[in-house]
Formats: sequence, C-alpha cells, structure tokens
Amino acid sequence: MAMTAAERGRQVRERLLTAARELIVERGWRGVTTRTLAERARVAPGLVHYHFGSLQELLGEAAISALRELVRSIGPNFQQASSMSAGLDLMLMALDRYTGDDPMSLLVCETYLASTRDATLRTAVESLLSEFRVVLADWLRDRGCAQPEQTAAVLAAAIDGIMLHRAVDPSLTSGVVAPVLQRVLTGDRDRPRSAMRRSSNRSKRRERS
Amino acid sequence: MAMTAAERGRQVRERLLTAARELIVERGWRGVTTRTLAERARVAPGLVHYHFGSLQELLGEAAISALRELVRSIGPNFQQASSMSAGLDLMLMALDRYTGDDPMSLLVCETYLASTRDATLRTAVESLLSEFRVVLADWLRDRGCAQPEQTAAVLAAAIDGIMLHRAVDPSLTSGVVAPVLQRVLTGDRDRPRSAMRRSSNRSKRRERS
DNA sequence: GGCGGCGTTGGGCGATCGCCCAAGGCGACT
DNA sequence: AGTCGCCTTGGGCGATCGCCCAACGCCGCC
Repeated sequence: MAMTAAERGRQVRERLLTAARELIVERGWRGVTTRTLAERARVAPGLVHYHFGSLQELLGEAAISALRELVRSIGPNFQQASSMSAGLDLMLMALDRYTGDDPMSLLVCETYLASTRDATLRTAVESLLSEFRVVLADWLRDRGCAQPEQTAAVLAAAIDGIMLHRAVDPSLTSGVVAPVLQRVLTGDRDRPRSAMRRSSNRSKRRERS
Repeated sequence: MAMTAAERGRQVRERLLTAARELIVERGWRGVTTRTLAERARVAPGLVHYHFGSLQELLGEAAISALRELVRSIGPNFQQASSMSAGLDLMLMALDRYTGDDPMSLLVCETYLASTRDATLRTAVESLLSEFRVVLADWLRDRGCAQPEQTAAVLAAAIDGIMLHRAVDPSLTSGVVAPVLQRVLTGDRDRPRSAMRRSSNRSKRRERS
C-alpha cells in the first residue's frame, strides 16, 4: 500500500466531510462537535482544525458539496425523459431512496436553516437553488409548460417540503405524491391572469359526499 | 399591582416559551442555551429549571404550542371561503406575513427536524400534521377535489417547502406561488396517458359513510 | 544517510454548557 | 403577628465545548 502523505491527507479530509454530513442529520447542525466528528471519521481530534479553518467551515463545505452533487445528479435524470409526466415520475423516484433517515433528505433542510445564520453559506445555497430552478424551468418550457419559472420554483419548494414531511410521515412516498404533482404540470393553459375554470370539473366529480 | 405569586409564575413561564420560540429560529434548536433563554425572557437563569424539567422539554413545549396555534389559526381562515381557489388565496396570504425572519416560518422546519431526534416531539408533530391534513382534505372533498387526502398531504408539504425556500429567496411570495398551486386543485380532468393510477389509498382513510 | 516538511498526535486552555441548590423575598393563611 | 409555601436568586458543579500547539512519524530529496 504505497500512498503519499498528501494522498492520505486528502482521504482524511474526505472522511471528515462524509462524517459531517452524517452527523448534521443525526444531531442537527449545531449538535456536531469536533470530537464526535473526529471519532466518526476515525481520526485524531486535532486533525479537524488542521484541514479546516473552523468547524463551521467544515460543515458548510460538507453541506454545499453534498447539495451540489444532489442537484447535478437529479438534473440529467429527468432531462432525458420526453414527456413532462414521465420526467416528474423519474425525478420523484430518484428521491424515493431518501427515506428520511438517510444522510441526504434532511441534510438539505438543515442546510437551508443554517444558511439563514451564515452569509457565506446562504449565497452558496442561493446559487445552487437558482441553478436547479433554471434547469427545471428550461426543461418545463421546452415541453410547453405554462409559467415555467414559477412552476419550477414551486415544484422545487414542493419537493423539499415533501422530503421534510417524509421525516415525520414516511408513508408520503412518490406513489402518493406523483398523481397530485402531475396536475401542477398539466393543469392550466397559457394565461396567468385568466379566470379559473371551475365549471368543467364540477360535473366530473365522482366522489360521494 | 395586585398579582399573586402563582400569576407572576405563570407569566414567567409564558415569557420563557416566547423567548424559546424566538431563539430556536435565531440560533437553531441546539443553539438555544439556558442562559440566553433566561436573558431574553429577562428572568434569572435558575428559573428555567424551576418551571421546566429540562431544556429540551421547554423547547418542545414552546414549539408544539406554537405549531398548534398556527394550525388552528389557518384552518378557519380558508374554511369560510366558498371556492377552492379563493380558499387557497386566503391561506397563502395568511402565510405571507411570515417573511422568513419571523419566529414562525422557520420554527416549523426546525421543529420537524428536531422531531426526528425526539420521540415525544415526533408524535406531537405527527398528530398536528395529521390534524391539519384532515381539515384540509375535508374542505377539499366538499368542494369536489379529486383525491382529497393525497392532495391535502402534498399541499401541506408544498406550503412548508415554500416557507423553507422563502428563507433563502424572499421573492417567493404568495403572488408567485398561487397561480401554480391553483393547478393542483383544479387540474386532473384529462391526464396524459400515463397509467400512473395508484389511487389505491394506502394512507389513513377517514371513514365517512 | 541526514534533513526538511507535511500530516498527525493527544493533551491543554479558557469559556460555556445543562443542571442543581442553599438561601432569601413575599403574599396568603391561621 | 407569625408561619407556611411558592417563586426567585445567583453562584457552583462536573462535563464538554472550539481551538490551539509542542512534539512526533514518516516519506521524498539532496
């Protein structure tokens, strides 16, 4: 096992970042300490402040890199789908493996909240959210969705909200959510300010009351 | 100033709960300490553990009571609206005063995350979420919405997600969101040929026969 | 083969944490 | 008037926090 010191150092750094992502979810952003972090990464406590300037810096880099990877892994997943509904299904199913106790779904929410208390983190999150919205809006627009920017913003928020609710109610799976979210994409036609069409769906109700 | 000691004690308790709700948002759930709590409530530090068994107990009670008040203040707000679109508008406008730096919009998300690490808190949050969903679903069903339970679940999650995103992007106001969310309520008349018909309702179905 | 430097070790620093408690203030009773 | 009991005070306890640092192991280079 020939390995330079720099290589091992880079591995330690990466292990610290991975441990941070796990512990943020388990203990909460401010519940992560240097010592539990070092223990989880199986390194000496002093290494935390050798590789990173401060604990907050470590947590921020861990969260941002994870979010960036998530955003860029979701994008191509639905972009290759031809229809809007198929793309939404693909995107939702890609999120289904985040069942609430994994390191990702709650990490996103923790990062949002932490970004309200850290200006550097906030700009990074803002930029990533904007990037995801643009990709989503472009894809929606190409498929004839009305108001693609607003729809993308609401869809992104809805997805994060679903991941958050899933922490409390794990039965909120993609199968339950998908039929409802489909209506966001296929519902209205072109005009934003046009009157609601409430007459047509009243005749269609088959629910008993 | 005639006031019994018990009355003053009750006031101190209430001030501590109010201070807790503020500080959870400002510093994060685990960033709230007994001393900052006492300072914000303008009471001696020792009073925290006189009125409450532990710090976590105080935070839990503060969050749950705030959430309960929120759920029960939103409900009647839209229930008196006749049409679905008007009701959604009313509900969204009621949430518009929570602009991201207030004690409420972020407190909800902090409580969700904290509930993943506290079983008592989780059952309380679960029950409040269920209560909100039932009220929303009943109202939707009475107005002819298809799949009222799933729609209510997604709508509730979307609202929380929007409040979360608003912390990063304050421009996500009700005016932007409302036209898109309207489609969730009014759509579904002609769905694309996707056979994603998973309406076998696995979630808790309210018996109303 | 000695040397320089990066990565690493583990304990120490002052500050702060949650929680506790003896002592005091004070209105409500006999 | 004296006693009782609840509310309040403020400091103290051991533990743990983020961060720091002198000393050390080890690999590549002259």
